[in-house]
Amino acid sequence: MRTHYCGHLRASHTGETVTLFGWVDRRRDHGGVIFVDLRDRTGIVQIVSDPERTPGSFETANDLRNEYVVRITGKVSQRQDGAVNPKLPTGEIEIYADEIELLNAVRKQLPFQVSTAEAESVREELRLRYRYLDLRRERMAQNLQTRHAVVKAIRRFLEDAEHFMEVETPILTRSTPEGARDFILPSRVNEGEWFALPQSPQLFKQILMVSGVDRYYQIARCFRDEDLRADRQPEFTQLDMEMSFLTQDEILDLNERLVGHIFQTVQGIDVPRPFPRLTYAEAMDRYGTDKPDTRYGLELVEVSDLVANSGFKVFSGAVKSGGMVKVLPIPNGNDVISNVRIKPGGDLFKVAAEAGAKGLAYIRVRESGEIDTIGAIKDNLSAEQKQELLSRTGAQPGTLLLFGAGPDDIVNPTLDRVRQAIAKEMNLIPADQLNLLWVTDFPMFEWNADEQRLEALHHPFTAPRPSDIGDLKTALAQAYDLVLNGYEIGGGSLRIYQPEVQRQVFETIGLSTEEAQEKFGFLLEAFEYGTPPHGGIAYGLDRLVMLMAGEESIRDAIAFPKTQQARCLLTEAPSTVDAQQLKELHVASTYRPKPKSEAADS
RNA sequence: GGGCCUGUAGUUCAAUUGGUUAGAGCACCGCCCUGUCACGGCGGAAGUUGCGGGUUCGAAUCCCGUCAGGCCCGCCA
Repeated sequence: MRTHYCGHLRASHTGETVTLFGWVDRRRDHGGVIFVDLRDRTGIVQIVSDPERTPGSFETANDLRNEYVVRITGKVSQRQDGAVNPKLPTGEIEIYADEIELLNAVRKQLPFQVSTAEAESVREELRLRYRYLDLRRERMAQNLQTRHAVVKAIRRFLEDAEHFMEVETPILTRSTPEGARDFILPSRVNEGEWFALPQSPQLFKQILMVSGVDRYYQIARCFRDEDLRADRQPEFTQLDMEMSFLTQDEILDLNERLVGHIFQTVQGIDVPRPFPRLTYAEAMDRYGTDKPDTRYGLELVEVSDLVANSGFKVFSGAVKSGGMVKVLPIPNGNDVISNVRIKPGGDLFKVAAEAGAKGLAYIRVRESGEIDTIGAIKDNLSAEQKQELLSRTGAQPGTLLLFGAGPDDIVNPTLDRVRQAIAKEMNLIPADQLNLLWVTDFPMFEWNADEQRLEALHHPFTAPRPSDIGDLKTALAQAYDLVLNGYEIGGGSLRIYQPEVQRQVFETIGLSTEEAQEKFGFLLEAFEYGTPPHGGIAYGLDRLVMLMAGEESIRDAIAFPKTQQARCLLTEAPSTVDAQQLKELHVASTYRPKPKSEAADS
């Protein structure tokens, strides 16, 4: 029976006989004395075996290899002076192994080295295929631990301090329009009908408010059948919350205390409260994005009014056709960014082009305050305009001004990306800083050009500001996102709780009364029976853990993630199924393997 | 659906840019070593250079196709 975990042993245990279980992290064989680093999830402790002092274990110690599983019984003893290892928390002691029992050997060559001492980066394909070994490694073991600690802190705060109740909602539910593509499952019992996996528990949590649950939360699995990214998986976990009878400010305050509690408990970090707030309009204006990274400056400056009548057609034309001209001022940018990089073919040009821009105009501010740029700009700006440009952008000698000109929805994303690329390159991002901020007052809708209709920016249950109900098309929403260092980690809103308003919103996004009734009739009906004002929020748990663990991929915050092709390399899911299974489900596959290309043969 | 990057021993990388026998660290196997902690020493085994085709006297290297993994766009809160 285990008496201790490896990583918990200290000098205070000296003299005790302990029994440990774990994996051989490493073995150092000196011919006479053998050292074994024994590892379990808490850490490593050194085991000693030699023929004279521990004859009972020496033979087995000889046979041990990396990652063998063993039971060890022995006495904790203080290490000699000079033999102490300050790098290990257990480095002051070691265990003289009276007994070593080999519980299981490794029968195959390890696909990669597991040892904590090996920091070599292993191909991710291998890590995913042998995930159980990868999870033994220190980095991933720590990430799992961090994730656990975050969830635990959430539960303690919400349940113990704030009277929240966890309620599970169905995984088998119905397909809903709007939002992402659903994963669907055929119903065997109800032939011809389909379940969908939930994109989020949105509808259920609102119904729980109608049910009087008052404060709901759930660590909820969500599913969206869309293409993957470094921060997106087809199944992911949300901290999902919904509350009745609270104002937006009360909800934000509660969430600030929640987030503060998480950082305090998990990492011992005090995040200052209240969190700064930016309106959506302000965020777009100053950063060109609704999730700005505010750890560094490089704020955008709009100059549309200044250049609207200039002779430089790129600028004046952009403004005349309803667009804008904005500047990204880069202090000391002249030294860092050459013209070649801004012009076609250059890397910054590519960044801008990817966002849809045709190019980046620029002005360099020289020592005397002289401006250095292409003739077309220089010649078409008056001295006053130049002066105003410099003072408005705060330009100093050495400053590089990059211009975006065109439609708003090109200029903003372009300068946002360029801003991030430059901040990274110029090392302007303080690594250890945590900038949490709320972005509020989102528009209710945004125009979807493909479908030629308005679309809910957040989701169609978001409440408009009461003062904006008159004109829903341009209304602002009572919605809020929590942003951490440029990542959206949570978002929510006050919900519509009057069926009339809900119907109007459905109408605005082009959902007919009949369609709304068919898709969401159950919700609208529930709202007829006494619905409390309510609102909520959902956090991307994986993304939060990723950031707290200092990882750059969401996969490193998830025990068993999928590849970018949405495959699980461990289980080889998805897989084909028997024809019989399909038949029972009343499903036939239309898939036909592509014929092999014959070009190679002939 | 599209763009870019990567794929060489179990693994992490190298291979003088098309040149003859594809190397090294760690892991693995054998021998030696009683205080190491990334122990050390000696020796050994280990390769369809992802796969298929092409160009060439000659291909890990160049070309085409294909598969897998990654980053991104589209898509997605």
